[in-house]
Amino acid sequence: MDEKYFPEKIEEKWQQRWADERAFEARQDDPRPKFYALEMLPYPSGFLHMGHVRNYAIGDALAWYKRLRGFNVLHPIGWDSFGQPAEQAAIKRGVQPRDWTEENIAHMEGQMRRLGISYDWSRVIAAHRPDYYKWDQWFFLKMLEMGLAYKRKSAVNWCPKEETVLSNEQSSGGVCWRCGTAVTKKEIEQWFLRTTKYAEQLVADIEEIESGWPAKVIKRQRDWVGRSEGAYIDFKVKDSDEKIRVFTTRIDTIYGATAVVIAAEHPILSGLLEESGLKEQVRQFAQKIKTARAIKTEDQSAEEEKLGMNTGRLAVNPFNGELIPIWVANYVLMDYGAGAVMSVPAHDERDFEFAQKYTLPIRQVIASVVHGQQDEPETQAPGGDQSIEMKNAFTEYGVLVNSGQWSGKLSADAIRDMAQYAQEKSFGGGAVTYRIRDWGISRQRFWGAPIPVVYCPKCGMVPVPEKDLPVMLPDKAEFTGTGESPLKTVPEFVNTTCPKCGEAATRETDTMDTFVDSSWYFFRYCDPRNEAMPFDPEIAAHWTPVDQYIGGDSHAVMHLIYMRFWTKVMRDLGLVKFNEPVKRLLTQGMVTNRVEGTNEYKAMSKSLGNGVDPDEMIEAFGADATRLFVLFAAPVENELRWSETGIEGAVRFLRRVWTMVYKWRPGSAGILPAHGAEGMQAGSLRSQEFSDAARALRRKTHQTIARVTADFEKLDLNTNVAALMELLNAIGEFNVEPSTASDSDAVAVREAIDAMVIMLTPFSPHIAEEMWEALGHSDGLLKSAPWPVADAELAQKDELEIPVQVNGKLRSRVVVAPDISEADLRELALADSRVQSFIDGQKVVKVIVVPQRLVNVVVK
RNA sequence: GCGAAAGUGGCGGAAUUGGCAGACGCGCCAGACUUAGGAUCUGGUACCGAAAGGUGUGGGGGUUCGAGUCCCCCCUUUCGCACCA
Repeated sequence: MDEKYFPEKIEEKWQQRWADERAFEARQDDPRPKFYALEMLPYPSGFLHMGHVRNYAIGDALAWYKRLRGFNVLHPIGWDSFGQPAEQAAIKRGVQPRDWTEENIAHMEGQMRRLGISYDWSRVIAAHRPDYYKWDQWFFLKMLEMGLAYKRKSAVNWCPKEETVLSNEQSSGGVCWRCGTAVTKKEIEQWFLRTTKYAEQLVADIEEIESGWPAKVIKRQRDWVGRSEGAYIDFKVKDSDEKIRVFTTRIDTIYGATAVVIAAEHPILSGLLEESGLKEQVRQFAQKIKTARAIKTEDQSAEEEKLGMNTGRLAVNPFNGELIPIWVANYVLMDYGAGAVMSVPAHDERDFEFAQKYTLPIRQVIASVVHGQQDEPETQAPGGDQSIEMKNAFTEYGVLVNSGQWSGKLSADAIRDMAQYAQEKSFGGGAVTYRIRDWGISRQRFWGAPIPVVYCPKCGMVPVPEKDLPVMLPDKAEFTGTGESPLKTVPEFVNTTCPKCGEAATRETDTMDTFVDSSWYFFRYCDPRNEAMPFDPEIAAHWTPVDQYIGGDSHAVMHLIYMRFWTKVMRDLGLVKFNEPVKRLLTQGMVTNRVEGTNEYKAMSKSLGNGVDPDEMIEAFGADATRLFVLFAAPVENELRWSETGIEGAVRFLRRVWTMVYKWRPGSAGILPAHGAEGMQAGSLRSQEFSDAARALRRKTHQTIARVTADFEKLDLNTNVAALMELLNAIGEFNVEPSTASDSDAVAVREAIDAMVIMLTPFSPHIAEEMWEALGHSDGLLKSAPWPVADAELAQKDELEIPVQVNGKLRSRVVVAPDISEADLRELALADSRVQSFIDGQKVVKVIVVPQRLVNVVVK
């Protein structure tokens, strides 16, 4: 250990040492309890950014903490290495996606090693390598067998800028998740995975993870699946055998239905129009809506104006036999519920707005039950079936009125009873719908896992047999940028023979969505070189589920839904035995920086020019300080504002720690007893043998251990760093020089410094290793050092300073023994001269004594 | 528009969950050491006030001996959803 701290001198040394000793490789046969710490699979863009650094700093702090607590830690890393940027690089710069990707991975691995993240480098996986995507294909075949993968022609979400198909999740909000371009529709044959089959489980199993996941992610998961309980009701079409099925959550409002409204895409429409006098007019109108929907406007935030048209046909309300008009409108969506609704203007805001615009009747059938009254000021009590004046739809539950035999029932009862009635009369019944759609995984792209099926003129679609996997991606293709799969341009790939009949056949040229790769990768880490299976179920059972997952909340819907879905499929395949793959999830906040010339902080980005290069930070301040700052500057889930002076503060702290350790280190100039030296262990000395100052230092040491240990469990890393800074300050305030220190003083310092160094390891491991070695622990790396144990007795104060309030205002303090009786504390507080001066001349009404905490004297 | 979360010094943030508001750090101020300092060290730093003391956790009300913390209303910000029947 040198006198001065130069990070560049020690960081490389320890990184080399860790690599040489393969220090962080997890072993299956390790008998200690396991802990699986996982950060989200990174895309190999070429450069690490500060968001990565934050992600890995958090994950590594936890991995180190658990390691020091005696867990057998699995902390792996890999690459989400399929995807569009590689192809774009190919188009723009003529490099091959594979070369571009491998170069990026090599560079980023170097950056990760320079950060000193304690990964198990023996388990690295990469999605673009055949030994990985082979298993994507294997899973696809299994899902095909299970009926979970299927092909259909469908209007897909299409990004016109990137010329690619997007999943629903990727086009959330009507814009491309990557480039923000407005998404349009396009009809093509697509492969889907039946996520809808697991809709109920994706909601119900949330219960198992709710306590370990952030509430906002849980909410978004629920919302995305969009479970909705209600009923189907069939409305007969007058003068026809056809029925229109509608879905409603408010069957109790059905007597208020004044129209049936269907989506423009509804298949029944053209049949209805055959008998309608308004045939052409309505047909054109419906076409207009469909076109408008396909070319969504830029401004997605503006609510579209409701447009509708009467088809001229009538439907029969099965509850009361009433004839109501059938309309087509743009506000009814084909892909939700039944693609048709009963319009109840009095009790639904959308229907209300629609009815007002087209002057449809508005009939109240639900009345408020507030205070036992049946009417609200703005909703007059109904009389007959006339339209009434309402300013707004009344959408709350209430009591049914004007609803025949159902009048007088409460909404909740009516919803149950009317659905049952509909079922008995076979025109409907209770039903549950979900908002989630099947997952479209076809991509017309080169750089993805080929979908392993073959099209034979004779046999049709034939799955590639398992033994022929992987279907290898060719080395090269032509990148035309047309939106057609580049694989179509590779005859050696396309032309094959039918696995069934041996005749000439062609391959599927679509590749899989890259979210497939990231849906199960963390199981592969458990058994990364398995050649017979994606992973051995027994090995995976040892490590999974993931104990702590860490990543950005941009993946709160897509990746986490897919991953949960995939796990359930794997469970049904017998590969895993649980429903949910991740016990605890942490969504870290963004890293932002000031935008040049403004006072605004925005996410670091190339276009804004406010990015910070991790390599430059490592060079200027060291990996340890960079990591420490990132963890100290803000709570992990908050936004992190970059600050150059803040990172300087981190270096300053590390330097002070270094100086302190150097000053007290054993050895030539050393004073401290070597670790464990005879008679020099804290435990061998009685507490009376320590000076007051030494006891105070030991108290701080043990309080800090307790605090840091507790905060690690909550992942409150910023307060942990603060606690270590306080401990350092306390060691500094211990006003004894090494040359004059008594044995007991040295023991107290030794204890404090050892604890500080170990607890610093999760934040700044290189400097910790260097200091640990200098402290005489030549017996090995910190990874096998024991986390210090807090001694509650030593952490206990000798005396307490109890604040005394008069009428809730702090007036004085009394110093007392911790075990003082309530009565004595009360007497002492009342006798205090400052307290006396404040209660002088007034009557003491009450004295509240909170043991060990506070006294409040109430006077009048 | 709907929904959720959050508002604490100049800044990032603490506060054992109803009990001393502002830990720790950044910044700033003063001093020391220095040829020098954008290095290092020491001290100070919520606001008003000379002090005694008073005020203070977005604003207003309430519960309580006691409120940053609990309840009600309002304001602001951030995020999510966007016709989901």
